[in-house]
Amino acid sequence: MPPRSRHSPAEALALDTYVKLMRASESVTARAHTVLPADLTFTQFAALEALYHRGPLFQSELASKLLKSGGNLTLVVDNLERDGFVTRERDSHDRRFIRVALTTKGHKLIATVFPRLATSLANEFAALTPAEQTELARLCKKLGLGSPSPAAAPAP
Amino acid sequence: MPPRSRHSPAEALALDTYVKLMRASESVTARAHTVLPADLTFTQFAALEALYHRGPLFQSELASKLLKSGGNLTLVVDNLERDGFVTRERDSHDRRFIRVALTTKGHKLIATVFPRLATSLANEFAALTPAEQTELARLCKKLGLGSPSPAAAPAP
DNA sequence: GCACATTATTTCAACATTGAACCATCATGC
DNA sequence: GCATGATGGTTCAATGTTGAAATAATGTGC
Repeated sequence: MPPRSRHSPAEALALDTYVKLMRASESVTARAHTVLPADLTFTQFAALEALYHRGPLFQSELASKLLKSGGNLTLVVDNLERDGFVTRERDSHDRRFIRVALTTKGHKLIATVFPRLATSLANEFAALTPAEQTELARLCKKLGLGSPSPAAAPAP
Repeated sequence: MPPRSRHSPAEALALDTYVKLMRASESVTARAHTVLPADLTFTQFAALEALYHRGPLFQSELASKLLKSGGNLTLVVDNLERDGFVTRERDSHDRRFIRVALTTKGHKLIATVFPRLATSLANEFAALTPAEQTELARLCKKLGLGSPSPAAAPAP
C-alpha cells in the first residue's frame, strides 16, 4: 500500500511549490551553464564573477558571498591559483587574512565569459514576460528572507 | 576602474531575477534541511523519498528522478545499502537492471522524517500567501520548461 | 608580558557530483 | 549461433562540499 498523502493543505501547497522552485533553479542553471567553458566549474565562475564585480576580496568574504564554507574556498582558490586566474596575497596589517585578486588572465576570462552567461540567462528568462520576471523576483526575495515564524526563531 | 554594467535591460532583469531565484532555493533548502537527521544527506533523503512515494525503482529510474548521473547513484545507493536503508536486487528478466527497494528500517526512517520536512517547508512558505505560492509555482513551472527560443534549440 | 578567547585559514575524512572508460547483459541482423 | 551495437551499472579521476580538528595570528584582560 502506497502511503496516502496525509498533509495539510498548507503542506501540500508548500511541497508542490518547493519542487517546482527547485526544478526551475536546477534546470535554468544547467541550461545556462552550457555556455561556460567546459573546464570552468560553476563555483569557479561564481568566484571569478565576484572578484570581477567587486574587486579583490578576502577568502572569508568570498566564502560568505558564495554561501560556501571556508574549507571549500581554500580548495576553490587553490585550483584557480594553480590555473593562473587569481593570486593570493597576505594582508600586511593582519596576516591572518588572505586577499584574492584576479590576474590579467583571470580578468580576461571572466570579461569574456560573463556577458555570454548574461545573454544565456536573458534567453532562459524570456520564457516569462518582464512583469512576470519582476513578480518572480519579488516572491523569491520575500521567500529567501524567511518567515518570522516562531518555529524558525533560534533561542535568544 | 570597475567594469560598468553593459547589459541590455532584458539581461539586467534576468540576472537580478536569477540571483534571487538561486538565493531563495538555496536558503529555503538550507533552513528546511535542518530538521533532517544530521547523518542523512539531502541526496540520500531524496532517494528514500522517491522510493517511499513510488515504490521500488531501478537505479536508472532513480537517477533520472533525482536529475543525477548514473555513477553518482551507484555511490548513493552503496551508502544507503551499507546503512541498511535499501536493498539491491537484480531483475530476473533483464539482469542488467537493479531494483532498489526500501528495507523496513528505511521505510520507518522516511515515514518519520518526511512529515517533519513537510511541516518545515510549510513553515518556510508561510512567508508567502497561498495565492503567492500558487503564482510562484506557476512561474517556476513555466520557467523550468524552458523557452522555445531558437538559441536553445539543439541541432536536429 | 602572559594566559585566553577570537578569527582566518588549512587540513582531513566523508560524501556528492560529473564525465569518461569499462564491463556485463541483452537485442538485432546476418 | 555470432558479430554488432545498445543499455544498465560500476569504476576512476577530478572537483565540490561540509564540518570538525588543527594552525597561525590577533586582540583582551590581568
